[in-house]
Amino acid sequence: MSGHNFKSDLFEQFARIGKALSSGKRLEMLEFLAQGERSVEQLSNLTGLSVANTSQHLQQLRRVGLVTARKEGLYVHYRVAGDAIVRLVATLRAVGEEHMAEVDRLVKLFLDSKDTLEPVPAKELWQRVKQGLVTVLDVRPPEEYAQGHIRGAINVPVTELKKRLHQIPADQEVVAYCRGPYCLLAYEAVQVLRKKGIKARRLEDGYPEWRLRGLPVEMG
Amino acid sequence: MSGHNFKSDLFEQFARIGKALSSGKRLEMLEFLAQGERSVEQLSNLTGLSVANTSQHLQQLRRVGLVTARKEGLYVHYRVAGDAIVRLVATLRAVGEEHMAEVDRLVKLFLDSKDTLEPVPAKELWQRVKQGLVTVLDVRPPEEYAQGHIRGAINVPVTELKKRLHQIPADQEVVAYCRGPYCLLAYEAVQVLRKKGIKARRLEDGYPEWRLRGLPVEMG
DNA sequence: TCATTATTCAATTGATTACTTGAATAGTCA
DNA sequence: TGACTATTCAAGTAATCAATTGAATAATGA
Repeated sequence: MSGHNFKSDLFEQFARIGKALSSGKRLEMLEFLAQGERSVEQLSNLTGLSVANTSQHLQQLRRVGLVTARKEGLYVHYRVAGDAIVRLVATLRAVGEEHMAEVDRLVKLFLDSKDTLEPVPAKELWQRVKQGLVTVLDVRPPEEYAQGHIRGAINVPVTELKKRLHQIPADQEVVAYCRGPYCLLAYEAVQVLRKKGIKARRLEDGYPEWRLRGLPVEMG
Repeated sequence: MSGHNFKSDLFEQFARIGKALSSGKRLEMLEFLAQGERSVEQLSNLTGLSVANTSQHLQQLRRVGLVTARKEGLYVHYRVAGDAIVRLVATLRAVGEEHMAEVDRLVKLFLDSKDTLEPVPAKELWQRVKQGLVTVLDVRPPEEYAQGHIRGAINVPVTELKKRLHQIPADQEVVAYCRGPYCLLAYEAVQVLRKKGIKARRLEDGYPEWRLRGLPVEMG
């Protein structure tokens, strides 16, 4: 047993995953991909990176098995390779929130609202959905909604919210959600809704976390 | 709300943690620190790195809040900053096992024994400990045992196992454990014990994972 | 006080990294 | 077939990183 080499070889492998997670852009990509699959060009638009650069980042993620690619016609669709990866990124966020002063500073600076908007925990939301007490509002783009959303949620992208307010039942509370705890779409939606006099809160975190908890989802 | 900058700033912060995890040496250090606190010199010996280099790696971990330092006399003792970090590293390992072919190859190559040594799951072990059916053997160095071990475990470092076989009850099964799923000490211990005709298996993973599950531990 | 020890700092080396640019590949559609 | 498109590849630049070396700090004990 040349045990010492085994262990360091193995840890060197795990370190490759760390390296893949060592870029903010790649973490952003993983958040988008956690919503469903996306082509290189779509991700390039979402992240604001050049197509070539986006492609290279995706290949780094693919080399360590975090994402897989599927070619269909001209397009290559990338997706996260499994739930374990979404869980890993969530754990990374949790550690950052708990232990990095700079994260705390940023969150307090931008999401002071985090206090005032009273996020709804996932379990509480599902209780109230089952009782028909609440409208669940998915404010992500329709491509993401189509690939999976909270069961019973209606989709009104935040960009169209003002025009489509009539689609939202005015008689009960609305809970908005989007991609995750640091996606701002749900924050904006809540603000818009409240200005119109609709009682609104946001889900504590986003669709991927909901799904990971095993709560009910639906597609299409 | 200059939301776009907020999100990329935040993800850039999380990426710093990824970067801290992007070195095999640092992951190894975190595994050692998950057993309890250690001085720079001790870690330098354990990892085989120079003291200066060890110090710099530790500072990288500290800068992102993964470890904390405590000065006592001449020595600086480092420790992991919280359970969330141990959980993060465990999740990283899980993703590696699940998605990296190279990890699979290494594990199959070196731990073929993984099949033959029939690891005991933590819950099963605790059931049998409560019934007094099994001897739990901690084969880590005594400094680590002293800082926390499975309740009721006896400590015989694997290096002294052959000399101290008489301390191990011969009439019941022994379950050995060490630092974690890829620590080889428990494997060696099981081999030694079996050669002496003692029925032995190893715990599926190590002390930090046991503690994280909320199973009973004791110190001193 | 001085010698000793554990740790950190600073400067240097060579190796990676992110991103850009422009060309190459592979699939589609007329 | 040829024009077009999405993606990938290859080469180059500037920036960042790991590890080594030797000096600097800070705490101890004679």
